[in-house]
Amino acid sequence: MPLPNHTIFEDDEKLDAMAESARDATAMLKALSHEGRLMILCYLAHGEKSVTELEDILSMRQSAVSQQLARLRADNLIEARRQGKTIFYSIKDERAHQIMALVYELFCGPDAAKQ
Amino acid sequence: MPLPNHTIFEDDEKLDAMAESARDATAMLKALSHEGRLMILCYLAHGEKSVTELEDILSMRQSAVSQQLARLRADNLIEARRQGKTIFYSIKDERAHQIMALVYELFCGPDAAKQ
DNA sequence: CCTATATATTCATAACTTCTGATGTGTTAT
DNA sequence: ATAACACATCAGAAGTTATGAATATATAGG
Repeated sequence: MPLPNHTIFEDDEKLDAMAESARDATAMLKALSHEGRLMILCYLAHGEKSVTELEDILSMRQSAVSQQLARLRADNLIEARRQGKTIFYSIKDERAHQIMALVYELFCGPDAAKQ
Repeated sequence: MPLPNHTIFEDDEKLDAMAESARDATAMLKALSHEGRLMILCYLAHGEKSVTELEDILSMRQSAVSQQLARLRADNLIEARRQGKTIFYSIKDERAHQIMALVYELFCGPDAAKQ
């Protein structure tokens, strides 16, 4: 599945496309570039979780979890569903989902090479 | 190629692996989370480039480019080769390469959905 | 209405990043 | 030896992001 280096992009014109999209792409990457947020998304990838659940699992303070969720919400990566007093979050952005799956494969998978 | 949401991770035990690797993973993601660095890597994905070339292409000041290269070097994502006065950089970390390829596909590819 | 619980927001502060301009280092040519 | 070039590093200012404590809102139950 890993492609040989020289065929990742098909031709040089595509670099322009990247330049145009670099802002969006880095916005997404920044959202994932935080240990807490990455773990939150990792758990949400398994299905809905409430704030309290995340709080417990990650042993983060309530306000910290809520703040990171607010950030991910602002970036449109997750969505909230209220049920009574508790609010359940889930992943909404398929791109985030795919990047996480790759990151998981590369850093936690069977041949997660520490290069 | 995109997997359905619920099969991205095979079982819950793997979450622990993620927790352990989250630090490494976020380090890598942070390295990519910068418009300039992402573009540098994008160009390097096509083959070696000198500092001056990058400077021109990206219209960044020399010291800024050099500093970002130093950072990527410190993170072991790229390597340098001197030839006379000029230094050529290239990508060294296959994981970075793969993440960039996916990011490219998601944000610049044919069906780069703006969700 | 009052209380408890779950979550969100605000604010101040601390910590980190990135940029610029200046200076330093290594290499080539004269 | 010196000048010119390519690149690296430093020091500080400016901007950004994270964190904790306190406070606010929303809901459910008595």
